[in-house]
Amino acid sequence: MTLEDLSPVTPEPRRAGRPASRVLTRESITSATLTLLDTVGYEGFTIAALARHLKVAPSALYNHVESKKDVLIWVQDHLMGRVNTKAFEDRPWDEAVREWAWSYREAFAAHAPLVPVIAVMPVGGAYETLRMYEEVTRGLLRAGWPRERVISTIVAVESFIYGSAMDVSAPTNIFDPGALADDFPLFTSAVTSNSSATAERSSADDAFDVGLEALIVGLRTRLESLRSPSA
Amino acid sequence: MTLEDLSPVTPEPRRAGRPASRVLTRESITSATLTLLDTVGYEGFTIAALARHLKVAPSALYNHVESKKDVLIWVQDHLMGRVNTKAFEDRPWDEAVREWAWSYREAFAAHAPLVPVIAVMPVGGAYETLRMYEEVTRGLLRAGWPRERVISTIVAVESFIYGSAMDVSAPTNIFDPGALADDFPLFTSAVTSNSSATAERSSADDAFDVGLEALIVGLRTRLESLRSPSA
DNA sequence: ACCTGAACACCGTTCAAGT
DNA sequence: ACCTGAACACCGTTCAAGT
Repeated sequence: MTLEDLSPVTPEPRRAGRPASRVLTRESITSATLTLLDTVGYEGFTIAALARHLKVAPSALYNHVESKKDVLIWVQDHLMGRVNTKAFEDRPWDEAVREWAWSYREAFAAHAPLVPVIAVMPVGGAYETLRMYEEVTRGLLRAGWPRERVISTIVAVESFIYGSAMDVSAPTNIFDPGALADDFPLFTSAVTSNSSATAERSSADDAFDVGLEALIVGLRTRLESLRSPSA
Repeated sequence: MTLEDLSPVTPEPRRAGRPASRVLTRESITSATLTLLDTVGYEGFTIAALARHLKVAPSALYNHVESKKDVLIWVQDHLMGRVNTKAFEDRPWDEAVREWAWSYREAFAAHAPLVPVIAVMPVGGAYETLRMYEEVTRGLLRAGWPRERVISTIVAVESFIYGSAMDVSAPTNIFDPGALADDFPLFTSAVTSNSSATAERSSADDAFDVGLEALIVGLRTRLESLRSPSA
């Protein structure tokens, strides 16, 4: 018995050729990516690092995805599963939109670099994404929204959510005018007042609340006028 | 006289060492980047390509910027100069917000990949950006918005604008459910109805209009309640 | 101070070879 | 079908040398 047998710090490396059972699946790749992103963030997310995490050669991943972007699409659809649509089942539509929007922003606040990807990604084949849209649509229709106005309403609120999700990861002092403060006095004093006004909650949460409530009020007005075209 | 003298297709390459007069400036780099982006897009925007455009070696750029990102920050601040804030000078605040928001989205619609950069970039030192915020702040204050509520109002509308700017570059058929259509019938029929409803203008313009008008209605309500705290 | 040219570390991706 | 390992084209960035 050799010393190596007692202390196998590095397990047997897999030899070339098709393994007896598949090593990678969509689930294992997605899950490893989430762990990796949590550890090293989006700038540290490389195919090499992901492969190391999964204990395979980098090229092995290309039997499952066509490009690195495909991995991000899987992650994105997975995160859509965390978006809460259940209030659309039995609550008033405005209350449901509020719950949906907060959970949607929450799901992607830690994944801001994904937002530009989601925003332009076709939903075809993305199961969780489509399931989410189906529930929102169901709720809006039940509340009396005209079928042909549902998509523009969803996109409007979604655009606000995407922008807000990116705003969450902005630095706290993003609006500090620095050396140019004297040139822009009104803005500078507004920034100072804002900091004291939002001492308790985060500034991003405050802006999200303001915008979401305004959107809901405005959409309520719109729904009323759509239902009584006489006005 | 040789043939080369008659047909100098490739001009004298600059030899190493500091040139008599500076070759690169912030303006020339920004301008060349805009041209380049217009030609090859963001995925074709590389330091090598930019250097080729400016007829310098790639390393020459690093005498002027610390990283590629710095170039994008220059472009971003430049584009802020295209945002129209003049209605804040003499028009009602809601009308001014409308004009501002449309021009803001327009300025960045062709630069969607810049949006995630702007959203988290500190404004300190960005002159055009600060100037824009100063004008918006001035208009909101003049209309009676409380100083400590100005920033959250701006951020709320801006988040919507950022999300909408990304939405502009989404493919037209982004919501096509594809093979999964039968599993999500309500959403599928909403998508179909939307296409016919927005036949004239683009679907993105329609959603932007819906969201912006809703936001303005909601913010108007908010301003009224802020000014009469009795209610 | 501000350019060139060579070099570096790393990246996503391809592909032949293997089972 | 699905791994490994070697190779490729390209990328942003650094740095010594030059004026």
